[in-house]
Amino acid sequence: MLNGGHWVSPDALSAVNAAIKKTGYRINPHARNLATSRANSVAFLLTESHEMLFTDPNFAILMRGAAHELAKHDVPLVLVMAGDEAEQRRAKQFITGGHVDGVLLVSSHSEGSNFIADIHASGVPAVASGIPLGFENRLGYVAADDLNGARTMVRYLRESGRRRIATITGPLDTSGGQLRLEGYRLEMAEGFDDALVERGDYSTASGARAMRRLLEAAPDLDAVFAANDMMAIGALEVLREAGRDVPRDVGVGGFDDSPGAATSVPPLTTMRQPFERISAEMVRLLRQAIEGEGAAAVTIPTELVIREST
Amino acid sequence: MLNGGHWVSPDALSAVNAAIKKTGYRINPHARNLATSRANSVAFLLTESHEMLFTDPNFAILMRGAAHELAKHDVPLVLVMAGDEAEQRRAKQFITGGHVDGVLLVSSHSEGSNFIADIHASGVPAVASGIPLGFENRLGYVAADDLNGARTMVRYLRESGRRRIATITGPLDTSGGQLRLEGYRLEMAEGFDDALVERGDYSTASGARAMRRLLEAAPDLDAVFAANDMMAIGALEVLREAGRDVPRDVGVGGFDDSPGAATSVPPLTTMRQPFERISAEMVRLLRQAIEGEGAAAVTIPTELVIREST
DNA sequence: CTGAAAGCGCTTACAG
DNA sequence: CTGAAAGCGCTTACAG
Repeated sequence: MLNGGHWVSPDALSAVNAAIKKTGYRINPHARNLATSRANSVAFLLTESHEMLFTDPNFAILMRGAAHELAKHDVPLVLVMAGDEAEQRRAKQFITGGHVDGVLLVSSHSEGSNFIADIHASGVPAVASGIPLGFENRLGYVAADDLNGARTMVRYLRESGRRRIATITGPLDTSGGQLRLEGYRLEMAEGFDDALVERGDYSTASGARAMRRLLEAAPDLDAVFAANDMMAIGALEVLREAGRDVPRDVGVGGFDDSPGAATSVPPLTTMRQPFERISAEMVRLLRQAIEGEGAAAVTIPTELVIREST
Repeated sequence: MLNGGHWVSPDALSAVNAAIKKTGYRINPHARNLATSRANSVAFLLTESHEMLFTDPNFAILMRGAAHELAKHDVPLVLVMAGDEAEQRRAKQFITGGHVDGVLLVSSHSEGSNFIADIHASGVPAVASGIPLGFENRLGYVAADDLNGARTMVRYLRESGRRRIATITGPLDTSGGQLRLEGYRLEMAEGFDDALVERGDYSTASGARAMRRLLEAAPDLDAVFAANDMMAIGALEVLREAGRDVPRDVGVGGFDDSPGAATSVPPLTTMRQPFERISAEMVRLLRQAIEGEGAAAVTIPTELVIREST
């Protein structure tokens, strides 16, 4: 009856509920877990440098969204860090040890791919955020449409009259980094010029460094598309120091629409990633996977948000 | 024997270990939890606005530190968000329902005090980060020495020749906000002037707004002590717009030594909070509390980090 | 010291 | 449909 039962008279039901309330009866989760051999929890597995966790708000946003979505089903989120070798070993033990029913894989870099392979091989259901390079056919994932997002931004810059559009890429061992560059390349077509491309790693500092190199290599640039907002904000700083007015001299576009984008100086034009939907979809796919359904990939469009940097 | 046993011959031990390895034996955590009536996990309870979670790196740093420290003891961290009423109800059910052995309480505001009271009344061991206003005598906690940290900063500003030192306070319903203001007040002594005090809420935007008000109310100020780095960075922005050179015209000091402090323009002088130690101490106290020891309070000194904003 | 048995509190297949 | 019993895989108190 505690499970809902089939049909119980309203009186009986309320009597039981009252009794439950009165005696403060609570189900013992450990007994239930043992009987059902379910952990009733899910891991949020971060295989990312710890630095980025503090700096890049995306991780926290994703975590928050996942926790919120799971809470609806009374499933707690267990945080598992796997930033280095030792942590990865521990994390593997933990995850394959029956402590959780599934894994939300939040890693962008492909360096951890042995680790991901192990997780996958263990048979524990997993869903990745972003395309898990090397596992795109085996692992379910939810990704923003990075390619078309980048194209939209570059097209917008060109349509607002920019001609020499540079780009600061993300790390190229991530699908996001690769696809945003690919979108830029496709949209630039014959306007593409190696001097207009500098690599970053998604950090603000790397954006600033890349911007300096771009001003060296292509002083005639009149726009920059940074593969995320943090790098765009680093670029903004360098442009100001260099005396280039944004947006008059140089238009700057970012990616993510992270919390800092609206309050940067000037506020940043960017591609909004629908993080709420991404985390909700990840949870949905993972729950399906736990119920035995196969992997699936979901791609979610991004949206151009025009502010004052372009 | 799996528990270590008393004395087993090395041969027998290695034989068993080999067998364990070979058959891939793993203890079933649910059976163990049921038998011992321990959850073997700990909650990281965030009763903070979700906005701050993404924006303020302190939460992520604390979480990371706690997860890292707990991992040493093979105790996973369960993330529990309790930002609004509904989440708090759910969180209470979860925490008092035996899902975790203890709680790391990461809330600064005292608004959630009913909630904290319930948690405390339920008897689940808990340790707070920062002094839990209204519960300082009942709950264990680990706090930075906010009062003396603030005094150190203000004294330093004065000793470098600043005379009209303003402050941007944190939220005054938090112990950190209160104590950093109190430290400022004590150190200013007769130099204290209401016109030099503006309230913020730890966000960058609130720091910027407070700075604007300060420039109105006390245009002769020559230094600002912001109660955290994010507000200091907001102040930096406003000072630049107002044409006040930092540090020549105005010295700016922050608090936290958060990731953004070293890369702000100019890099920020600040009081370093030893977050690693704070999270490690929280875990230590909580583990003790779980073993039945009483509450304890730990205060950890902060350290002046001089950069280019003063 | 050792080993068999009871017990933790659920779920579920099964006898009635 | 209902209710008693077995079983989940550990830990631990207890008999030997």
